[in-house]
Amino acid sequence: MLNERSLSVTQECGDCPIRHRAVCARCEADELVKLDEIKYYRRFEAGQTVIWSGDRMDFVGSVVSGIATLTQTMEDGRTQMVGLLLPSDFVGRPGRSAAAYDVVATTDLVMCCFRKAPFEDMMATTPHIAQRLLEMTLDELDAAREWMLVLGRKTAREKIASLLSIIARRDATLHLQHADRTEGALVFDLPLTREAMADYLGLTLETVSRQISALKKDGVILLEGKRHVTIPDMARLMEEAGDDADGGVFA
Amino acid sequence: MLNERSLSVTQECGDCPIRHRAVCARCEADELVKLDEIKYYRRFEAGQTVIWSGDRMDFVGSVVSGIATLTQTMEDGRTQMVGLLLPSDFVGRPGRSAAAYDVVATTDLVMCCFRKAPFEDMMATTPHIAQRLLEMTLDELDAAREWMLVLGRKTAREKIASLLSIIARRDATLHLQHADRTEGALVFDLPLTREAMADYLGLTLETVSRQISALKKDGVILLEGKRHVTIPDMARLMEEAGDDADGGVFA
DNA sequence: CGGGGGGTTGATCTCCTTCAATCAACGTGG
DNA sequence: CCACGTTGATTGAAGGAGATCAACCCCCCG
Repeated sequence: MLNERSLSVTQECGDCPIRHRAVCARCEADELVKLDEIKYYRRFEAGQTVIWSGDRMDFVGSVVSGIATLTQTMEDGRTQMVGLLLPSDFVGRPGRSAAAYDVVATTDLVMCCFRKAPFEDMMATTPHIAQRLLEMTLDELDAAREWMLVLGRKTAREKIASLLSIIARRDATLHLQHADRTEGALVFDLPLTREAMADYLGLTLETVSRQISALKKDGVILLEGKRHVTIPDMARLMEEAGDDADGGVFA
Repeated sequence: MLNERSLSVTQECGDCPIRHRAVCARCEADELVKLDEIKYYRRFEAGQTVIWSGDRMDFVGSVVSGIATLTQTMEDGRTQMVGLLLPSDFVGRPGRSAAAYDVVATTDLVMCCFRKAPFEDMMATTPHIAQRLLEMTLDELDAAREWMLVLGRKTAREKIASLLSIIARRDATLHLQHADRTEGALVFDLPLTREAMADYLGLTLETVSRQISALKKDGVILLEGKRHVTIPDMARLMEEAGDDADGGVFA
Protein backbone atom coordinates (compact mmCIF):
# COMPACT_ATOMS: atom_id res chain seq x y z
CA MET A 1 0.00 0.00 0.00
CA LEU A 2 3.02 2.14 0.18
CA ASN A 3 3.13 1.34 -3.51
CA GLU A 4 -0.46 2.42 -3.79
CA ARG A 5 0.44 5.78 -2.40
CA SER A 6 3.50 6.01 -4.57
CA LEU A 7 1.28 5.60 -7.61
CA SER A 8 -0.87 8.42 -6.42
CA VAL A 9 2.16 10.65 -6.37
CA THR A 10 3.24 9.77 -9.88
CA GLN A 11 2.35 12.54 -12.20
CA GLU A 12 2.77 14.26 -15.48
CA CYS A 13 5.90 16.37 -15.74
CA GLY A 14 3.69 19.31 -16.61
CA ASP A 15 2.24 19.32 -13.11
CA CYS A 16 5.52 18.66 -11.37
CA PRO A 17 6.32 21.07 -8.56
CA ILE A 18 9.99 21.18 -9.50
CA ARG A 19 9.43 21.39 -13.23
CA HIS A 20 11.15 24.75 -13.53
CA ARG A 21 14.08 24.28 -11.20
CA ALA A 22 15.21 20.70 -11.63
CA VAL A 23 17.56 19.18 -14.16
CA CYS A 24 14.69 19.08 -16.65
CA ALA A 25 13.96 22.79 -16.32
CA ARG A 26 15.15 23.70 -19.78
CA CYS A 27 13.51 20.79 -21.59
CA GLU A 28 10.97 21.33 -24.33
CA ALA A 29 7.67 19.48 -24.43
CA ASP A 30 8.97 16.72 -26.69
CA GLU A 31 12.00 16.23 -24.50
CA LEU A 32 9.80 15.98 -21.44
CA VAL A 33 7.83 13.24 -23.10
CA LYS A 34 10.99 11.21 -23.49
CA LEU A 35 12.02 11.83 -19.91
CA ASP A 36 8.53 10.90 -18.81
CA GLU A 37 9.00 7.50 -20.39
CA ILE A 38 12.10 6.61 -18.43
CA LYS A 39 11.33 8.24 -15.11
CA TYR A 40 10.00 6.54 -12.00
CA TYR A 41 9.26 7.72 -8.51
CA ARG A 42 10.76 6.45 -5.30
CA ARG A 43 9.63 7.31 -1.82
CA PHE A 44 11.61 7.12 1.39
CA GLU A 45 10.53 7.58 4.95
CA ALA A 46 12.18 10.00 7.32
CA GLY A 47 15.41 8.49 8.60
CA GLN A 48 15.77 6.01 5.78
CA THR A 49 19.04 5.78 3.92
CA VAL A 50 18.69 6.35 0.20
CA ILE A 51 22.13 4.99 -0.58
CA TRP A 52 25.39 4.26 1.18
CA SER A 53 28.69 5.68 0.10
CA GLY A 54 30.53 3.15 -2.02
CA ASP A 55 27.39 1.27 -3.01
CA ARG A 56 26.67 0.65 -6.63
CA MET A 57 24.34 3.38 -7.83
CA ASP A 58 22.51 2.66 -11.05
CA PHE A 59 20.21 5.65 -10.97
CA VAL A 60 20.25 9.40 -10.74
CA GLY A 61 17.37 11.61 -9.77
CA SER A 62 15.85 14.77 -8.39
CA VAL A 63 14.35 15.50 -5.02
CA VAL A 64 10.66 16.21 -5.64
CA SER A 65 9.63 16.82 -2.06
CA GLY A 66 11.23 16.42 1.33
CA ILE A 67 14.80 16.87 2.41
CA ALA A 68 17.86 14.67 2.24
CA THR A 69 21.44 15.04 3.36
CA LEU A 70 24.76 14.15 1.79
CA THR A 71 27.33 13.10 4.37
CA GLN A 72 30.86 11.80 4.55
CA THR A 73 32.08 9.60 7.37
CA MET A 74 35.58 8.85 8.62
CA GLU A 75 36.56 5.43 9.90
CA ASP A 76 36.36 6.54 13.50
CA GLY A 77 32.83 7.80 13.03
CA ARG A 78 33.34 11.52 12.66
CA THR A 79 30.85 12.75 10.08
CA GLN A 80 30.56 15.88 8.01
CA MET A 81 27.52 16.83 6.00
CA VAL A 82 28.58 18.04 2.57
CA GLY A 83 25.23 18.78 1.02
CA LEU A 84 21.67 19.54 1.94
CA LEU A 85 19.27 18.35 -0.73
CA LEU A 86 16.08 20.32 -1.11
CA PRO A 87 13.34 19.88 -3.70
CA SER A 88 14.73 20.19 -7.25
CA ASP A 89 18.26 19.25 -6.21
CA PHE A 90 19.98 16.54 -8.19
CA VAL A 91 21.42 13.33 -6.80
CA GLY A 92 24.07 11.22 -8.42
CA ARG A 93 26.82 11.80 -10.89
CA PRO A 94 26.53 10.80 -14.52
CA GLY A 95 29.52 8.71 -15.45
CA ARG A 96 30.10 7.34 -11.98
CA SER A 97 28.84 3.95 -10.92
CA ALA A 98 29.29 4.11 -7.13
CA ALA A 99 27.81 6.57 -4.70
CA ALA A 100 30.37 9.00 -3.29
CA TYR A 101 28.42 9.93 -0.17
CA ASP A 102 25.77 8.64 2.15
CA VAL A 103 22.39 10.00 1.18
CA VAL A 104 19.83 10.00 3.98
CA ALA A 105 16.23 11.18 3.98
CA THR A 106 15.70 13.51 6.94
CA THR A 107 12.02 13.91 6.19
CA ASP A 108 9.69 11.79 4.10
CA LEU A 109 11.13 12.03 0.64
CA VAL A 110 9.94 11.65 -2.92
CA MET A 111 12.47 11.36 -5.70
CA CYS A 112 12.05 11.36 -9.44
CA CYS A 113 14.59 8.84 -10.69
CA PHE A 114 16.13 7.72 -13.96
CA ARG A 115 18.20 4.66 -14.54
CA LYS A 116 21.68 5.85 -15.25
CA ALA A 117 22.18 4.36 -18.72
CA PRO A 118 19.03 5.79 -20.34
CA PHE A 119 19.65 9.10 -18.62
CA GLU A 120 23.17 9.31 -19.96
CA ASP A 121 21.88 8.52 -23.41
CA MET A 122 19.41 11.34 -23.10
CA MET A 123 22.13 13.69 -21.89
CA ALA A 124 24.13 12.95 -24.98
CA THR A 125 21.23 13.71 -27.30
CA THR A 126 19.55 16.48 -25.31
CA PRO A 127 21.82 19.47 -24.74
CA HIS A 128 19.18 21.13 -22.59
CA ILE A 129 19.71 18.56 -19.88
CA ALA A 130 23.49 18.82 -19.84
CA GLN A 131 23.24 22.61 -19.91
CA ARG A 132 20.98 22.69 -16.93
CA LEU A 133 23.06 20.15 -15.06
CA LEU A 134 26.17 22.24 -15.62
CA GLU A 135 24.39 25.29 -14.28
CA MET A 136 23.17 23.42 -11.23
CA THR A 137 26.59 21.95 -10.58
CA LEU A 138 28.21 25.37 -10.76
CA ASP A 139 25.66 26.63 -8.26
CA GLU A 140 26.42 23.74 -5.94
CA LEU A 141 30.11 24.43 -6.25
CA ASP A 142 29.53 28.02 -5.22
CA ALA A 143 27.46 26.85 -2.28
CA ALA A 144 30.17 24.40 -1.27
CA ARG A 145 32.77 27.14 -1.36
CA GLU A 146 30.61 29.44 0.68
CA TRP A 147 30.35 26.62 3.16
CA MET A 148 34.11 26.18 3.23
CA LEU A 149 34.37 29.73 4.57
CA VAL A 150 31.80 28.91 7.21
CA LEU A 151 33.58 25.74 8.26
CA GLY A 152 37.07 27.15 8.18
CA ARG A 153 36.76 30.62 9.57
CA LYS A 154 33.53 31.30 11.38
CA THR A 155 32.82 31.02 15.09
CA ALA A 156 30.14 28.71 16.43
CA ARG A 157 27.67 31.58 16.76
CA GLU A 158 28.38 32.75 13.23
CA LYS A 159 28.01 29.22 11.94
CA ILE A 160 24.56 28.86 13.44
CA ALA A 161 23.52 32.25 12.15
CA SER A 162 24.83 31.33 8.70
CA LEU A 163 22.88 28.09 8.64
CA LEU A 164 19.70 29.80 9.78
CA SER A 165 20.03 32.51 7.17
CA ILE A 166 20.64 29.98 4.43
CA ILE A 167 17.64 27.90 5.42
CA ALA A 168 15.52 31.01 5.73
CA ARG A 169 16.52 32.20 2.30
CA ARG A 170 16.15 28.84 0.59
CA ASP A 171 12.82 28.40 2.27
CA ALA A 172 11.63 31.82 1.22
CA THR A 173 12.47 31.30 -2.44
CA LEU A 174 11.07 27.78 -2.40
CA HIS A 175 7.53 28.63 -1.48
CA LEU A 176 6.59 32.26 -1.63
CA GLN A 177 2.99 31.11 -1.60
CA HIS A 178 3.13 30.40 2.11
CA ALA A 179 2.19 33.45 4.06
CA ASP A 180 5.27 32.91 6.16
CA ARG A 181 6.35 36.50 5.97
CA THR A 182 4.55 38.32 8.74
CA GLU A 183 5.42 41.89 7.90
CA GLY A 184 9.09 41.36 7.21
CA ALA A 185 9.61 38.59 9.71
CA LEU A 186 10.62 35.23 8.31
CA VAL A 187 9.09 32.11 9.80
CA PHE A 188 10.03 28.52 9.14
CA ASP A 189 10.55 25.12 10.69
CA LEU A 190 14.05 23.77 11.05
CA PRO A 191 14.30 20.73 8.83
CA LEU A 192 17.25 19.37 10.78
CA THR A 193 17.87 17.97 14.24
CA ARG A 194 20.52 19.60 16.41
CA GLU A 195 22.80 16.72 15.57
CA ALA A 196 22.31 17.19 11.82
CA MET A 197 23.03 20.89 12.21
CA ALA A 198 26.20 20.01 14.09
CA ASP A 199 27.23 17.67 11.28
CA TYR A 200 26.59 20.43 8.81
CA LEU A 201 28.59 22.99 10.73
CA GLY A 202 31.46 20.94 12.02
CA LEU A 203 30.35 21.38 15.64
CA THR A 204 29.02 19.21 18.43
CA LEU A 205 25.33 19.10 19.06
CA GLU A 206 25.86 20.63 22.48
CA THR A 207 27.49 23.68 20.98
CA VAL A 208 24.66 23.98 18.49
CA SER A 209 22.14 23.88 21.30
CA ARG A 210 24.04 26.47 23.33
CA GLN A 211 24.43 28.89 20.46
CA ILE A 212 20.80 28.61 19.44
CA SER A 213 19.85 29.38 23.03
CA ALA A 214 22.21 32.34 22.98
CA LEU A 215 20.78 33.74 19.75
CA LYS A 216 17.33 33.33 21.24
CA LYS A 217 18.30 35.07 24.46
CA ASP A 218 19.76 37.94 22.44
CA GLY A 219 16.58 38.32 20.42
CA VAL A 220 18.17 37.45 17.10
CA ILE A 221 15.67 34.62 16.68
CA LEU A 222 12.43 33.56 18.35
CA LEU A 223 11.74 29.93 19.11
CA GLU A 224 8.44 28.14 19.57
CA GLY A 225 9.13 24.60 20.57
CA LYS A 226 12.44 23.29 19.30
CA ARG A 227 11.96 23.67 15.61
CA HIS A 228 9.74 26.62 14.84
CA VAL A 229 11.86 29.68 14.16
CA THR A 230 10.94 33.32 13.62
CA ILE A 231 13.49 35.78 12.38
CA PRO A 232 12.33 39.26 13.26
CA ASP A 233 15.21 41.01 11.51
CA MET A 234 16.98 39.28 8.68
CA ALA A 235 19.67 41.96 8.39
CA ARG A 236 20.52 41.44 12.04
CA LEU A 237 20.86 37.72 11.48
CA MET A 238 23.16 38.25 8.52
CA GLU A 239 25.30 40.52 10.63
CA GLU A 240 25.55 37.79 13.22
CA ALA A 241 26.54 35.43 10.43
CA GLY A 242 29.46 37.68 9.58
CA ASP A 243 28.01 38.33 6.15
CA ASP A 244 27.50 41.64 4.58
CA ALA A 245 24.01 42.60 5.65
CA ASP A 246 23.09 43.92 2.20
CA GLY A 247 21.65 40.56 1.26
CA GLY A 248 24.29 40.19 -1.37
CA VAL A 249 24.08 36.64 -2.64
CA PHE A 250 26.97 36.94 -5.06
CA ALA A 251 29.97 36.21 -2.96
CA MET B 1 59.65 42.82 -23.15
CA LEU B 2 57.33 40.99 -20.89
CA ASN B 3 55.21 40.99 -24.01
CA GLU B 4 58.11 39.60 -25.94
CA ARG B 5 58.35 36.70 -23.57
CA SER B 6 54.64 36.24 -23.60
CA LEU B 7 54.80 35.85 -27.36
CA SER B 8 57.42 33.21 -26.96
CA VAL B 9 55.07 31.28 -24.75
CA THR B 10 52.20 31.49 -27.18
CA GLN B 11 51.87 28.23 -28.95
CA GLU B 12 49.82 25.89 -31.02
CA CYS B 13 47.18 24.01 -29.09
CA GLY B 14 48.72 20.81 -30.37
CA ASP B 15 51.86 21.44 -28.33
CA CYS B 16 50.01 22.68 -25.26
CA PRO B 17 51.04 20.99 -22.02
CA ILE B 18 47.47 20.94 -20.75
CA ARG B 19 45.92 19.87 -24.04
CA HIS B 20 44.52 16.66 -22.63
CA ARG B 21 43.32 17.81 -19.24
CA ALA B 22 41.90 21.28 -19.75
CA VAL B 23 38.46 22.39 -20.83
CA CYS B 24 39.51 21.77 -24.45
CA ALA B 25 40.54 18.18 -23.77
CA ARG B 26 37.72 16.63 -25.75
CA CYS B 27 37.92 18.97 -28.73
CA GLU B 28 38.59 17.69 -32.22
CA ALA B 29 41.18 19.27 -34.50
CA ASP B 30 38.69 21.56 -36.20
CA GLU B 31 37.31 22.70 -32.87
CA LEU B 32 40.80 23.44 -31.65
CA VAL B 33 41.37 25.64 -34.65
CA LYS B 34 38.39 27.74 -33.69
CA LEU B 35 39.52 27.97 -30.08
CA ASP B 36 42.98 28.87 -31.30
CA GLU B 37 41.52 31.90 -33.03
CA ILE B 38 39.92 33.38 -29.94
CA LYS B 39 42.47 32.45 -27.33
CA TYR B 40 45.18 34.67 -25.91
CA TYR B 41 47.78 34.21 -23.21
CA ARG B 42 48.20 36.23 -20.07
CA ARG B 43 51.10 36.06 -17.68
CA PHE B 44 51.18 37.05 -14.04
CA GLU B 45 54.05 37.28 -11.65
CA ALA B 46 54.13 35.53 -8.31
CA GLY B 47 52.06 37.50 -5.85
CA GLN B 48 50.05 39.34 -8.46
CA THR B 49 46.28 39.39 -8.22
CA VAL B 50 44.56 38.03 -11.31
CA ILE B 51 41.18 39.42 -10.35
CA TRP B 52 39.38 40.70 -7.28
CA SER B 53 36.10 39.30 -6.07
CA GLY B 54 33.26 41.44 -7.33
CA ASP B 55 35.23 42.86 -10.24
CA ARG B 56 33.82 42.65 -13.69
CA MET B 57 35.27 39.58 -15.36
CA ASP B 58 35.00 39.47 -19.12
CA PHE B 59 37.14 36.43 -19.67
CA VAL B 60 37.48 32.82 -18.66
CA GLY B 61 40.56 30.69 -18.99
CA SER B 62 42.77 27.79 -18.03
CA VAL B 63 45.91 27.70 -15.97
CA VAL B 64 48.69 26.63 -18.33
CA SER B 65 51.55 26.74 -15.87
CA GLY B 66 52.04 27.94 -12.34
CA ILE B 67 49.68 27.97 -9.42
CA ALA B 68 46.91 30.29 -8.35
CA THR B 69 44.55 30.41 -5.41
CA LEU B 70 40.85 31.16 -5.06
CA THR B 71 40.05 32.89 -1.78
CA GLN B 72 37.12 34.42 0.02
CA THR B 73 37.49 37.24 2.52
CA MET B 74 35.20 38.46 5.28
CA GLU B 75 34.87 42.13 6.14
CA ASP B 76 37.08 41.79 9.19
CA GLY B 77 39.86 40.25 7.14
CA ARG B 78 39.47 36.56 7.88
CA THR B 79 40.20 34.67 4.69
CA GLN B 80 39.51 31.15 3.52
CA MET B 81 41.01 29.61 0.45
CA VAL B 82 38.34 27.77 -1.51
CA GLY B 83 40.33 26.50 -4.43
CA LEU B 84 43.86 25.73 -5.48
CA LEU B 85 44.32 26.16 -9.20
CA LEU B 86 46.91 23.95 -10.84
CA PRO B 87 47.76 23.64 -14.52
CA SER B 88 44.68 22.68 -16.57
CA ASP B 89 42.23 24.06 -14.00
CA PHE B 90 39.55 26.38 -15.25
CA VAL B 91 38.91 29.92 -14.00
CA GLY B 92 35.66 31.79 -14.32
CA ARG B 93 32.07 30.89 -14.70
CA PRO B 94 30.25 31.06 -18.01
CA GLY B 95 27.12 33.10 -17.57
CA ARG B 96 28.45 35.20 -14.73
CA SER B 97 29.85 38.65 -15.27
CA ALA B 98 31.57 39.34 -11.93
CA ALA B 99 34.28 37.36 -10.24
CA ALA B 100 33.05 35.47 -7.19
CA TYR B 101 36.45 35.09 -5.53
CA ASP B 102 39.86 36.67 -5.37
CA VAL B 103 42.24 34.92 -7.72
CA VAL B 104 45.91 35.34 -6.86
CA ALA B 105 48.99 33.95 -8.56
CA THR B 106 51.19 32.27 -5.96
CA THR B 107 53.90 31.49 -8.49
CA ASP B 108 54.56 32.94 -11.90
CA LEU B 109 51.49 32.07 -13.87
CA VAL B 110 50.50 31.61 -17.49
CA MET B 111 46.86 31.47 -18.41
CA CYS B 112 45.16 30.64 -21.68
CA CYS B 113 42.18 32.99 -21.84
CA PHE B 114 39.07 33.49 -23.88
CA ARG B 115 36.82 36.51 -23.87
CA LYS B 116 33.58 35.42 -22.31
CA ALA B 117 31.20 36.15 -25.15
CA PRO B 118 33.03 34.20 -27.88
CA PHE B 119 33.66 31.39 -25.44
CA GLU B 120 30.01 31.13 -24.56
CA ASP B 121 29.15 31.09 -28.25
CA MET B 122 31.55 28.23 -28.73
CA MET B 123 30.11 26.39 -25.76
CA ALA B 124 26.68 26.59 -27.33
CA THR B 125 27.90 25.15 -30.63
CA THR B 126 30.57 22.78 -29.36
CA PRO B 127 29.18 20.12 -27.04
CA HIS B 128 32.65 18.80 -26.38
CA ILE B 129 33.53 21.92 -24.43
CA ALA B 130 30.42 21.92 -22.28
CA GLN B 131 30.81 18.20 -21.68
CA ARG B 132 34.35 18.61 -20.46
CA LEU B 133 33.45 21.62 -18.36
CA LEU B 134 30.68 19.66 -16.68
CA GLU B 135 33.08 16.86 -15.92
CA MET B 136 35.66 19.24 -14.51
CA THR B 137 33.06 21.05 -12.42
CA LEU B 138 31.83 17.79 -10.96
CA ASP B 139 35.41 16.92 -10.06
CA GLU B 140 35.85 20.27 -8.38
CA LEU B 141 32.64 19.78 -6.47
CA ASP B 142 33.92 16.46 -5.20
CA ALA B 143 37.19 18.08 -4.19
CA ALA B 144 35.32 20.87 -2.42
CA ARG B 145 33.26 18.33 -0.49
CA GLU B 146 36.32 16.39 0.44
CA TRP B 147 37.73 19.63 1.74
CA MET B 148 34.59 20.32 3.76
CA LEU B 149 35.34 17.16 5.72
CA VAL B 150 38.89 18.36 6.29
CA LEU B 151 37.76 21.79 7.45
CA GLY B 152 34.88 20.61 9.58
CA ARG B 153 36.14 17.50 11.27
CA LYS B 154 39.87 17.02 11.10
CA THR B 155 42.46 18.03 13.65
CA ALA B 156 45.28 20.40 12.79
CA ARG B 157 47.70 17.51 12.33
CA GLU B 158 45.27 15.66 10.10
CA LYS B 159 44.65 18.80 8.11
CA ILE B 160 48.34 19.26 7.38
CA ALA B 161 48.71 15.60 6.47
CA SER B 162 45.68 15.88 4.19
CA LEU B 163 47.09 18.89 2.40
CA LEU B 164 50.47 17.25 1.96
CA SER B 165 48.95 14.08 0.59
CA ILE B 166 46.79 16.01 -1.84
CA ILE B 167 49.71 18.05 -3.11
CA ALA B 168 51.84 14.94 -3.36
CA ARG B 169 49.21 13.10 -5.32
CA ARG B 170 48.38 16.00 -7.64
CA ASP B 171 52.04 16.57 -8.17
CA ALA B 172 52.70 12.93 -8.93
CA THR B 173 49.97 12.70 -11.57
CA LEU B 174 50.95 16.04 -13.07
CA HIS B 175 54.47 15.18 -14.05
CA LEU B 176 55.42 11.56 -13.91
CA GLN B 177 58.41 12.47 -16.08
CA HIS B 178 60.25 13.94 -13.13
CA ALA B 179 62.26 11.31 -11.41
CA ASP B 180 60.73 12.46 -8.16
CA ARG B 181 59.97 9.00 -6.98
CA THR B 182 63.07 7.70 -5.32
CA GLU B 183 62.13 4.10 -4.75
CA GLY B 184 58.64 4.74 -3.43
CA ALA B 185 59.41 8.01 -1.72
CA LEU B 186 57.59 11.06 -3.02
CA VAL B 187 59.49 14.31 -3.30
CA PHE B 188 58.13 17.73 -4.08
CA ASP B 189 58.32 21.41 -3.26
CA LEU B 190 55.52 23.05 -1.34
CA PRO B 191 53.92 25.56 -3.67
CA LEU B 192 52.43 27.52 -0.77
CA THR B 193 53.68 29.66 2.08
CA ARG B 194 52.75 28.69 5.63
CA GLU B 195 50.20 31.46 5.57
CA ALA B 196 48.59 30.18 2.37
CA MET B 197 48.44 26.70 3.85
CA ALA B 198 46.76 28.16 6.91
CA ASP B 199 44.21 29.90 4.71
CA TYR B 200 43.56 26.65 2.95
CA LEU B 201 43.12 24.67 6.14
CA GLY B 202 41.27 27.13 8.34
CA LEU B 203 44.22 27.40 10.73
CA THR B 204 46.72 30.03 11.80
CA LEU B 205 50.17 30.02 10.28
CA GLU B 206 51.66 29.29 13.70
CA THR B 207 49.67 26.11 14.01
CA VAL B 208 50.69 25.10 10.50
CA SER B 209 54.32 25.62 11.40
CA ARG B 210 54.03 23.64 14.62
CA GLN B 211 52.26 20.70 13.01
CA ILE B 212 54.72 20.52 10.16
CA SER B 213 57.51 20.45 12.72
CA ALA B 214 55.69 17.71 14.58
CA LEU B 215 55.22 15.57 11.47
CA LYS B 216 58.89 16.07 10.72
CA LYS B 217 59.93 15.10 14.24
CA ASP B 218 57.79 11.98 14.00
CA GLY B 219 59.39 11.00 10.71
CA VAL B 220 56.19 11.23 8.69
CA ILE B 221 57.89 13.73 6.39
CA LEU B 222 61.44 14.89 5.76
CA LEU B 223 62.21 18.56 5.24
CA GLU B 224 65.12 20.18 3.45
CA GLY B 225 64.85 23.90 3.90
CA LYS B 226 61.32 25.10 4.39
CA ARG B 227 59.73 23.95 1.20
CA HIS B 228 61.35 20.76 0.00
CA VAL B 229 59.39 17.77 1.24
CA THR B 230 60.08 14.06 1.07
CA ILE B 231 57.43 11.55 1.96
CA PRO B 232 59.12 8.26 2.78
CA ASP B 233 55.88 6.38 3.31
CA MET B 234 52.74 7.60 1.59
CA ALA B 235 50.50 5.10 3.39
CA ARG B 236 51.75 6.43 6.70
CA LEU B 237 50.92 9.97 5.64
CA MET B 238 47.42 8.95 4.59
CA GLU B 239 46.92 7.33 7.97
CA GLU B 240 47.95 10.56 9.63
CA ALA B 241 45.45 12.34 7.40
CA GLY B 242 42.71 10.13 8.78
CA ASP B 243 42.08 8.69 5.34
CA ASP B 244 41.87 5.09 4.50
CA ALA B 245 45.41 4.17 3.62
CA ASP B 246 44.35 2.11 0.62
CA GLY B 247 44.76 5.11 -1.61
CA GLY B 248 41.08 5.07 -2.33
CA VAL B 249 40.36 8.24 -4.25
CA PHE B 250 36.65 7.60 -4.69
CA ALA B 251 35.15 8.94 -1.54
C1' DC C 1 74.71 47.02 7.55
C1' DG C 2 69.71 47.50 7.92
C1' DG C 3 65.33 45.85 6.65
C1' DG C 4 61.74 42.88 5.41
C1' DG C 5 59.49 38.55 4.27
C1' DG C 6 58.96 34.01 5.66
C1' DG C 7 59.38 30.85 9.35
C1' DT C 8 59.86 28.91 14.15
C1' DT C 9 59.02 28.71 18.92
C1' DG C 10 57.19 30.00 23.56
C1' DA C 11 53.52 31.52 26.97
C1' DT C 12 49.02 32.41 27.78
C1' DC C 13 44.23 32.51 26.93
C1' DT C 14 39.76 31.13 25.15
C1' DC C 15 36.36 28.90 22.66
C1' DC C 16 34.72 24.70 21.84
C1' DT C 17 34.72 19.77 23.06
C1' DT C 18 33.96 16.18 26.20
C1' DC C 19 31.60 13.96 29.70
C1' DA C 20 27.58 13.87 32.28
C1' DA C 21 23.17 14.96 34.39
C1' DT C 22 18.61 16.39 33.53
C1' DC C 23 14.34 17.32 31.03
C1' DA C 24 10.28 17.15 27.97
C1' DA C 25 7.63 14.67 24.66
C1' DC C 26 6.18 10.45 23.04
C1' DG C 27 5.01 5.61 22.64
C1' DT C 28 4.32 1.03 24.58
C1' DG C 29 3.02 -2.56 27.32
C1' DG C 30 1.43 -4.12 31.86
C1' DC D 1 -3.49 5.12 33.59
C1' DC D 2 0.98 4.87 35.08
C1' DA D 3 5.89 2.96 34.90
C1' DC D 4 9.38 2.55 31.61
C1' DG D 5 12.38 3.27 27.77
C1' DT D 6 13.63 6.12 23.93
C1' DT D 7 14.77 10.13 21.37
C1' DG D 8 15.89 14.91 20.95
C1' DA D 9 17.31 18.74 23.44
C1' DT D 10 19.23 21.67 27.21
C1' DT D 11 22.54 22.80 30.64
C1' DG D 12 26.69 22.39 33.66
C1' DA D 13 31.65 21.52 34.78
C1' DA D 14 36.17 20.45 33.32
C1' DG D 15 39.73 19.93 29.99
C1' DG D 16 42.21 20.64 25.79
C1' DA D 17 43.30 21.98 20.93
C1' DG D 18 44.24 25.70 18.65
C1' DA D 19 44.28 30.99 18.65
C1' DT D 20 46.61 34.95 20.09
C1' DC D 21 50.43 37.75 21.31
C1' DA D 22 55.19 38.14 21.18
C1' DA D 23 60.07 37.24 20.64
C1' DC D 24 63.40 35.64 17.70
C1' DC D 25 65.79 33.36 13.66
C1' DC D 26 67.28 32.85 8.90
C1' DC D 27 68.22 34.34 4.53
C1' DC D 28 68.18 37.23 0.76
C1' DC D 29 68.71 41.76 -1.18
C1' DG D 30 69.48 46.60 -1.59
